[in-house]
Amino acid sequence: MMLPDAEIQHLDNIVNRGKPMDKGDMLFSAGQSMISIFAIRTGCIKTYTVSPEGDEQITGFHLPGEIVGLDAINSERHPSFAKAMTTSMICEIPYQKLDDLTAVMPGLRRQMVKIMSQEIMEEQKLLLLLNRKNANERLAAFLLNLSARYGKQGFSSSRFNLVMTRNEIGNYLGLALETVSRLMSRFHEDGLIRVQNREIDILDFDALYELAGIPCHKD
Amino acid sequence: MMLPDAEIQHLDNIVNRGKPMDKGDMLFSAGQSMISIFAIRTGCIKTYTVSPEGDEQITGFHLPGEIVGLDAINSERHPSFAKAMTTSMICEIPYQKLDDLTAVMPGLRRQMVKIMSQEIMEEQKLLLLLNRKNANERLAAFLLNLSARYGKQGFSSSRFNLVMTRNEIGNYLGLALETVSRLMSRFHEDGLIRVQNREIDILDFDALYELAGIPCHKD
DNA sequence: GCAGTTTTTTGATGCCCATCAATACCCTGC
DNA sequence: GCAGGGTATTGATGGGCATCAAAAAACTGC
Repeated sequence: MMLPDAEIQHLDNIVNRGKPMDKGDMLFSAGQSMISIFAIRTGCIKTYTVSPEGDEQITGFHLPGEIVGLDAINSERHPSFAKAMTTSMICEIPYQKLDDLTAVMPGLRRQMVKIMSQEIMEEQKLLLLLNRKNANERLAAFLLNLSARYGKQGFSSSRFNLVMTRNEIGNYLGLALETVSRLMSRFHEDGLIRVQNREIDILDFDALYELAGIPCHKD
Repeated sequence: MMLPDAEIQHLDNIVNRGKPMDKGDMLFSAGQSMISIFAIRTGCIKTYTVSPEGDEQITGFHLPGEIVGLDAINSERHPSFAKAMTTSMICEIPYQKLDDLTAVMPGLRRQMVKIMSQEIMEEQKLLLLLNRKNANERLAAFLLNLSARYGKQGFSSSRFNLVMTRNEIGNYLGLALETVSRLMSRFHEDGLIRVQNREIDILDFDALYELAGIPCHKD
């Protein structure tokens, strides 16, 4: 997932670095014409769509290193919303310039395509999660996914703070917020996690993996 | 969605045109290294993943004009399976050559990125469907989606044959096959559709749109 | 620290849809 | 035409989770 230094230098010249955002600020809204895509440097961004009836469906919680706005390239107009869930630092990448660069930077071009391919793959996994798994399994998989992503960033993968509410977790996973709350309590009672408010300690990874339907390596 | 003639000519030179496939033939399987992506010329392809427990989750039914295999670019290995549901004609597009071409063909490059962006968007819509809609709404949306896609290919959008079984529809929509069957019957009784086996006539588009949660234009 | 708001927890109830079961239908090959 | 397997329909039952409800806890700004 690395680019040659020279290519990074090029890229650095076009990104509008250091756009600080407060909690609640919008990166973009559905319907806006797409000027840039955005790379998250710090913080957390949620993306969501709004159904015809007006209720929101969260499509992702995005952590540093991830890119949002890729769904807008097709129509050149954003189909979704992106909102900062915490204070965040965002790199704005003008799409026109990025596209020009991909012509002369094969590494960047392949990287772009890979990132999009990965996003397609991730969404397929989410599809499987939502279609075939019950509430337990969904929440377990969700916690493990967060854990792994925090870990990849050098943070603790066993202890972290949820940036999202129970309601937002439920919305994302297709569960009622009460169900999420109940399951958190249950996982706590069962010794799988320690949860106090938004603070999560994962105590038994193996059991969680088991629950999530990813049999742990040792069995 | 069109390319300049010159670019099409280039593309034509690399595609392995006219690969006929019988019902049940595999285009690729999960785990295989990704050599090519595939454009569907005629027929119907289903893509699916297999969960750790071994049951399949259908991720899409693909009609002519669509491209499958894009989820493999990231890891250069297919994460999913693709199987012909009917006799089909498939264009095999060697990915290495395609990538080379995108360097010198800006139109092709943008087209590729657009196609991937669209796929991301489509999967987000599916996410919304599965998370927020009940069985009625899912099936209505499914039928309308098929209808629109057939229509776009010049076939009738109000009368078509399902290439997939009730079981496959249910698998895709996260419903039991019995639920799909019951709802088909219900829609029939209610005069929304006429269904005889795999043959579908859509009688009342407005009502279906209403059900699917897409308010029809006239209200 | 306190009032007001948002978020979370926990309980009670009920409905949607999965599951089980049995029959009917369709299709293919001989 | 008939046998056999796959597919579809329809009914009965139950469970998982949504929904409603209310209270507790946490956070906010002043």
